Amino acid sequence: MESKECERLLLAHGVKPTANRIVVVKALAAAGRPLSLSELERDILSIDKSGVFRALTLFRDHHLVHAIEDGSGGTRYELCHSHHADRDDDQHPHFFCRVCRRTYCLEGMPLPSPAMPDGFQAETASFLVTGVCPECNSRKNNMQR
Amino acid sequence: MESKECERLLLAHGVKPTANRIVVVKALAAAGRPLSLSELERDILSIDKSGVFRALTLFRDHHLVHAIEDGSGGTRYELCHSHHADRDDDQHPHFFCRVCRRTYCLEGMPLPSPAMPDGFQAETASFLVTGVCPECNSRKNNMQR
DNA sequence: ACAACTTTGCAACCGGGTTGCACTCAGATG
DNA sequence: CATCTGAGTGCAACCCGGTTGCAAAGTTGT
Repeated sequence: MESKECERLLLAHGVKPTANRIVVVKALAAAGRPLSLSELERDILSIDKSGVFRALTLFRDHHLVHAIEDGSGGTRYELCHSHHADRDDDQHPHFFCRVCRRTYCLEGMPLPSPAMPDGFQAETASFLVTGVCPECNSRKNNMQR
Repeated sequence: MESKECERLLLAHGVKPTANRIVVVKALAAAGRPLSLSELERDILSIDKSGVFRALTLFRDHHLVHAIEDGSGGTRYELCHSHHADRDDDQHPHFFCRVCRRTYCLEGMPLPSPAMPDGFQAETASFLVTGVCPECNSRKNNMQR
């Protein structure tokens, strides 16, 4: 994503587009999949850990990214694809590969929303499938041969 | 749960029933809902944190408990209700109350298992709904009146 | 009773996440 | 343009859940 484009995205969510924030958004967009704080630290060597963290929390408050748990105790951040700046309407399931420890978005798949038992008031839901991703699967198959 | 019963449960899963382990199982059974390590520490003052932790990891290896993420970065442990000692066949959705920060099991509800995109090999899945539990809901309503 | 192995408590460690503080910088104001 | 002010930032320190090394204590078999 272009810097200009990132800037526009930030403004659309009511976030002042500083140099650092643009870099963080660009890194998230470039990855195309949810990244952990430490992955971002590794990718963006120009910004301190706390800077990345503060950008992410700010983004989260402004519904520009959402945070998901990756199934192994860590948290990952991904750009919202929502076009509503005030709501998370692009919830989708995720897939965590236990081999390469990457997280994928299963965009096509709808998030199931079963009926709740009496009194339970649902607000958000997360659906995480764990297994082996196509890449690691084929690598494994190659090794067997 | 009786001590004797806990002991039998441990044996059924191939775990030597030491005094500590029985206490941990009993605490989990008494709670009836997934507990965090720190909740267990609080409940069981007779055992050191590391002791509880080692019991839990051992249990997990023997499919006596499973670990779930609670939606806020923490991990919780619950007794498997499975009757197969070698498999997790009692997967069910969970509900995390953002007010009292407790985790509930939605036993009645089946875990959705949608078809995976090509190449993704699913092994386990977790489904977590976040919101407000019946208890906190009625408390809130009372305050409004 | 002894040796060999397991379990446990303690203390230290680790890494992700978070915060306090002082410095820097951009924009507003005179 | 000089100055003031608040937002943004880097650094270092901190917090806390989780994890490990190690030596003491307990268990088991002979």
